[in-house]
Amino acid sequence: MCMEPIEIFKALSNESRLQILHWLKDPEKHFTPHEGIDMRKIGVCVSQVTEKLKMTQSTASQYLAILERAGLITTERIGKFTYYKRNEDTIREIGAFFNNDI
Amino acid sequence: MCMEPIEIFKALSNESRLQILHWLKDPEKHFTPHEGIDMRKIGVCVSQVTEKLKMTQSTASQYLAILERAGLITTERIGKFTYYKRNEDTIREIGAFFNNDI
DNA sequence: TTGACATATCGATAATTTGCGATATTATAA
DNA sequence: TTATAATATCGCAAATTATCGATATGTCAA
Repeated sequence: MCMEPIEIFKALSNESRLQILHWLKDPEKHFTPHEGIDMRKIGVCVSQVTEKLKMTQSTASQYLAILERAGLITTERIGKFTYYKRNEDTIREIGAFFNNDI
Repeated sequence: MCMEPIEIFKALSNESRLQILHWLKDPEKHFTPHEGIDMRKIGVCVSQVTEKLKMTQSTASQYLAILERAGLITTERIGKFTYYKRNEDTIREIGAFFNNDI
């Protein structure tokens, strides 16, 4: 799983990315349904995040990529949409890292 | 207590500052004694950190200041020395924040 | 195939961070 | 007081990050 604490902390050092991560915790509460997809299982797509962020599609896509490279979210392509959801395993690991190693 | 997650994550987004925080967890293991000070209770001074970091005094002082502003360490001046030690309360809080809010 | 979307990537500029040397400040000892 | 040691702060150049618009790529429907 090889998490990179520095990369993770950098990913978390941005208000918008923290927001995204928070929204994804309870997606049904923060996003409108989309294509009959189960947000809890599959995630939400870039457009949904873009709209909620009120930033450009380019920025949203990049932020999601940063969170993904840090291991905080995972991605799945379905048709022309790319869905992202939290990676609770990594998030738990960081919690443990924080409690034990920091 | 008003911790600022973003500022905390920024402070942690740097290898040297993570090191400092780690060294301070068990200071007796990482620093040589200094002026008969109890490192566990009082902390370690800027010179000790500077030497171990192998960076300039200027940089060490600034990094300690960043960690302090983030609430991760506290400072105490004794004579001409400034001692820094971990702020376990804040660190625990962040752990909890991480587990509950992220 | 072509058109229309969804997403990713490129290139740019502004803002922030890194780490340094130089200098200012503070505290002590002579 | 003055010299000196410890620390803080300032100003800088280089590196990185934020965010955008433009464009490329991928996917489906007609």
